[in-house]
Amino acid sequence: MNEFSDDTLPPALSDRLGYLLGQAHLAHRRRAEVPLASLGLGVKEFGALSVLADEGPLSQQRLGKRMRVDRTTMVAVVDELERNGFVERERDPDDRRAYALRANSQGRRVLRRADEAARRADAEFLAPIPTADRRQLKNLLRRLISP
Amino acid sequence: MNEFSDDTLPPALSDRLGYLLGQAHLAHRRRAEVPLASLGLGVKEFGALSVLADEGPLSQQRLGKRMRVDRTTMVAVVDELERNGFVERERDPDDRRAYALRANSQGRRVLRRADEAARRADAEFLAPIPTADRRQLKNLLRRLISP
DNA sequence: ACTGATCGTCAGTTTTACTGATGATTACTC
DNA sequence: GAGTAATCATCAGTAAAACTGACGATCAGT
Repeated sequence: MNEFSDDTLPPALSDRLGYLLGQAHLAHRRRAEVPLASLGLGVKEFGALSVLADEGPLSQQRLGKRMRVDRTTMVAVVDELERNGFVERERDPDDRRAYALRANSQGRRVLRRADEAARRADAEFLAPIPTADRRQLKNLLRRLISP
Repeated sequence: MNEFSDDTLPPALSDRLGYLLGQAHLAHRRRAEVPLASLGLGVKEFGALSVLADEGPLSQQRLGKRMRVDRTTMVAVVDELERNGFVERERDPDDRRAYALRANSQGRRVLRRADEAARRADAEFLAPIPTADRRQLKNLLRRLISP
């Protein structure tokens, strides 16, 4: 019907940032999802566990705001992390409405492995561009999303 | 509870490509959605219309494969484009199962305006980084998603 | 003519995230 | 101090998006 094969980049979209970001995000996630799942972590759970391990005990809503995830959505995310034994729901002694979520030692152990897996996925995904450009890509993205 | 304000970049995630791409994509889409919607175009419809205007008449599935959108999902996308009078569903004379989708003149007119809107959104989104870096960002993304 | 594949469509399901309400607790106001 | 308003986690219901599997119509190859 025309000269374009099915899986090349449509020229009409190749200069549109939204399309480029969307496809890149999708391609990257496809790579990262499987190895993380084999550790018992979804993408969102991985992110939540990372933040918890790094920023000490956090309430559920605060963790949610930190990740831009809705408060009601965080319930299921933390449920899953707790069910797998990675995170514990203690009560915040200074505000007994809120939890003091904390990554336990098993959570930290799995997080180290997940980090490796994520870095491997990043490396595979970034393979087409030179090392210096990889660092710069991250820098540019960071600056674009910094508030 | 700790020293982090709610809307700064979590350090634990700031080196994770998946997170950076996801947040960038989200932030960009928030900017682009509103102006496109005021022209009667969703993000996906905008993309489909762009490809159709650029790559001549296409069948629905071929358009779908081109955009990595499922065949059943394309039905609604083209429905919407047709309902707004931007695209016409002719039959492909060489294969009467398939459509020959074609952007009509109104579709092309609206596409020009949508393109401007999208470029404005891109520019706003890219404002935090220098001009040369903007071009490079697009180049890097293109190379990462090229098959 | 016959078989198997493909095109667009639809009904139904799954996934995902949200709104709005709840009980428990806290902070504020007087 | 008592009463009111706000906040925390949760849940039920809802909305949006994309998929599965089926369908009739059409095509390609035998």
